Amino acid sequence: MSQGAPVRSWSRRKQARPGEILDAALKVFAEKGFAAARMEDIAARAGVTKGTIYLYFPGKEEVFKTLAREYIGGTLADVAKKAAQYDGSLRDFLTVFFGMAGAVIIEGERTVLPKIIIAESGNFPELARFYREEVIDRAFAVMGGVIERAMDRGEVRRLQVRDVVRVIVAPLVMSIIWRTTFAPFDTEAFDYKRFFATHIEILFGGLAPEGNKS
Amino acid sequence: MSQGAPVRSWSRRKQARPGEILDAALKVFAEKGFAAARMEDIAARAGVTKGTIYLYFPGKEEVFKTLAREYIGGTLADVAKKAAQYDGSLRDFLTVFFGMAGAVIIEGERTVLPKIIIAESGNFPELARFYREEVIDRAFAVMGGVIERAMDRGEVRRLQVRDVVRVIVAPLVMSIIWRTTFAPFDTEAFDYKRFFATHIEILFGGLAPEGNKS
Amino acid sequence: MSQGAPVRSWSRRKQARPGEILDAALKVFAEKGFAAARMEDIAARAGVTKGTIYLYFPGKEEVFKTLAREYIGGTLADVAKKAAQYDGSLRDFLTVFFGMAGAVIIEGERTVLPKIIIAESGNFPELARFYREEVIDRAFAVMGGVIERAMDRGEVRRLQVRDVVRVIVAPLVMSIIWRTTFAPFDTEAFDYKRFFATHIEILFGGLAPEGNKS
Amino acid sequence: MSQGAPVRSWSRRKQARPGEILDAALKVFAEKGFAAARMEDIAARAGVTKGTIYLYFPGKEEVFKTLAREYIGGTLADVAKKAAQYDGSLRDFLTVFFGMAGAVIIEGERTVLPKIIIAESGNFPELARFYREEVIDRAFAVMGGVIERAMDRGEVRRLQVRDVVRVIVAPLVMSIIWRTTFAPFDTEAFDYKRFFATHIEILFGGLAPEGNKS
DNA sequence: AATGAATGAGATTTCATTCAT
DNA sequence: GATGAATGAAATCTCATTCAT
Repeated sequence: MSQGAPVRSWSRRKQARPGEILDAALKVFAEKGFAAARMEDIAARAGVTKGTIYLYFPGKEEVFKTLAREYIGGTLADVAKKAAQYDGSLRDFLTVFFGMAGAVIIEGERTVLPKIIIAESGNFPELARFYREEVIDRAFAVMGGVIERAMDRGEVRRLQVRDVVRVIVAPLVMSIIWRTTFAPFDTEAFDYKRFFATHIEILFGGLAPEGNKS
Repeated sequence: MSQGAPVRSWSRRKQARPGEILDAALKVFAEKGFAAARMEDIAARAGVTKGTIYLYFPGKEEVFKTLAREYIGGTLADVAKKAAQYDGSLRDFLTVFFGMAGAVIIEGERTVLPKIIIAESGNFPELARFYREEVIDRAFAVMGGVIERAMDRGEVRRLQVRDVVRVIVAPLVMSIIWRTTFAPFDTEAFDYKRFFATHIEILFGGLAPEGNKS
Repeated sequence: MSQGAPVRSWSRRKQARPGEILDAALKVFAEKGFAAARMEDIAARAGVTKGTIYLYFPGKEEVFKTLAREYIGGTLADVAKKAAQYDGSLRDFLTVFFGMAGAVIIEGERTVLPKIIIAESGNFPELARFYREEVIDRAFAVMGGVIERAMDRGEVRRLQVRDVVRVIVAPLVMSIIWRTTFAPFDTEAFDYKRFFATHIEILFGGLAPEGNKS
Repeated sequence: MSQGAPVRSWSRRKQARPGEILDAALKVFAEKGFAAARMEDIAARAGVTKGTIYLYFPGKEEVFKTLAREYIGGTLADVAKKAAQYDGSLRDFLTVFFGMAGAVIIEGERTVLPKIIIAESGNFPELARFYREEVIDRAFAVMGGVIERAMDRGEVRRLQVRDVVRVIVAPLVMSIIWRTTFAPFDTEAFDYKRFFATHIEILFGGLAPEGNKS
């Protein structure tokens, strides 16, 4: 504080505020949806008052949109880059992939965004489109590339790549929904890691017992 | 009321009204969510005026809850009963099951309810619980029974039943989400039937090429 | 009620409402200006509640604009038509004209509109322009025509018509301002009629005593 | 100020601040009215920030009132003194008077105050009263004195002095209104000097052609 | 002396709900 | 049974004012 930089303390605060507000908004929107979320709730959770939000955002809708846009880039770009360069086996790739995904879901903070997009797609179609194009289509393309290389390599058999991607990803989607919607009513904690392990097991071995492949 | 009195035609109308309102409400809630749905929208879509809704329901919340409760029983009970008695092969069962599911998704009318539950689980946790207990847990139990019998029969290998159910069901959940959220932005129509076929193929054969089972 | 016309009473009310609201708004806007006028004030004066205004107008600004547009046409069109056809002496014309104007000012209801336009010209320049073009320019043109004919006839001497119109009209403008701004503080009522008579006397006789014309 | 003491520049600045703020406020109030004028606008135009205004004035209302009171004294007192002592002809007096008035109107800076008073008379009746008593009544009294002496002298004929004052002043009032409200929409600049010349001409000669005095 | 981030009272606007017709 | 004009609580948003820096 008393070091060289003559940064006044409210100046540091000003830098941090938008982020604090977005963090608070993420939670409130995830909980109530866009329409039922009150600016006052968001403010309170961010530790400020209504008015303060308007110093940083022109209105509720822009808070929401900023949130949806902002929270995407970070996580995804890195993953995509690594995946695109990956050249090990598909099974190893998926093991690592679902390992990371499981951690994210268990932690639970960031999984609310997809839920928000799903819930508000009717009210903000442009956001759904944005998410679809910037996140989903890209992720599917990267995953599709990994699979295609596995097919070329002979690691897995040739099937419609588009469908295979979805079959692989579906349990992840389902887990996100589960976590944000039904998990609160679980009597015993659901074991996402074991679930993903079973998924991979079935993916690569099928359900049929050894030697009985249909 | 239950007497022999001659039923006049507007009386039949009266009987039909609540259903018409619920049909309208389903669409509006699916599109906008609970909070953003206006009673006037629902009324307009049902071909009546705002006031009329209050003749049949005490308020917006009750319309929503009735909707959520009402639309569940019908479809499911029958399916569950048939499934419980089913004793053919799992593969045949799933083929029929996903055939029906595909038809429902393509038609698209009834798939909005899960979306509503997901979107509003924060505002109506009791509904999410109800749906979870009455629909999901039951459906999972029925499906689990079918699988367990297949395991007993030696048709499929022994794995955690709970996880297997979810792996099987996940593409269905994903398709429902897709249909209600992202399908409007599809450049070419997504082929749900082929997707489900690929899913079953992978389930029973795995991804690995013949003879390479890991 | 039981007469021929099946007009339900709230139906009659609905017809009358917009007018009642505009009447109320005229008074409140004249008193407080646009920004300081509260929708609740307008509603209260119209004998309704805030919400009702929004059944008839999309918002405060539209109430204001409707008011400004609506209240103009009626009075002016008739006067203009008569004036354009008038072919008596200018002096008689002005005597009648200021007689009517005096009555309007004393009554005081309609003089608030010009004041509103003046006060809000900064916030609603498009209204000031509208008023200028539709009211003032037209009125000046009509008056200019009457004067020109009087010059042609030799009743009055040739001077810049544009300026003469303004000299003639100025005391009227001043009276309107006076009435809406300073009259409340008059210790004795100002006699607009005598003022206008003096004005006409000076117009036609000049200030100089008989025989001393400069 | 005119002393020998070395005046540091920020000290001079401090003295100047209230004046700079009032200058800025005058323009903003004239443009938007009291209620719609934002402290931030005034601050920005004065080249300071909101907070600074509160170092010199207790609040918005006081800025407004100070403005209204302050800007009156200066100009008027001098004029009044000169006019009271004036003993030339009325015509010469008015020629000089309107010459100065024309310059003030064309320059346009100071004419906004009357407009402000008119616009806000409803919200600040005490200001309207103050203006009426301190400015208008005094000005009318001075002008009335000049006219009365002209009547005594036989320069002009005997008419109600009160009305004559208003007839004389009306074109000035009108020009002030015009300038602040409608002039922005002029296609060609209005010539206030010629207008005033025509006014004086009519005042002293009447409208009637030579020898036809009615 | 000056700043500008933060506050919160108060305005506009929306819409579920009521009720006279 | 149905209507739709009217209500008023509750939300969003604005901006005069405060105060730590």
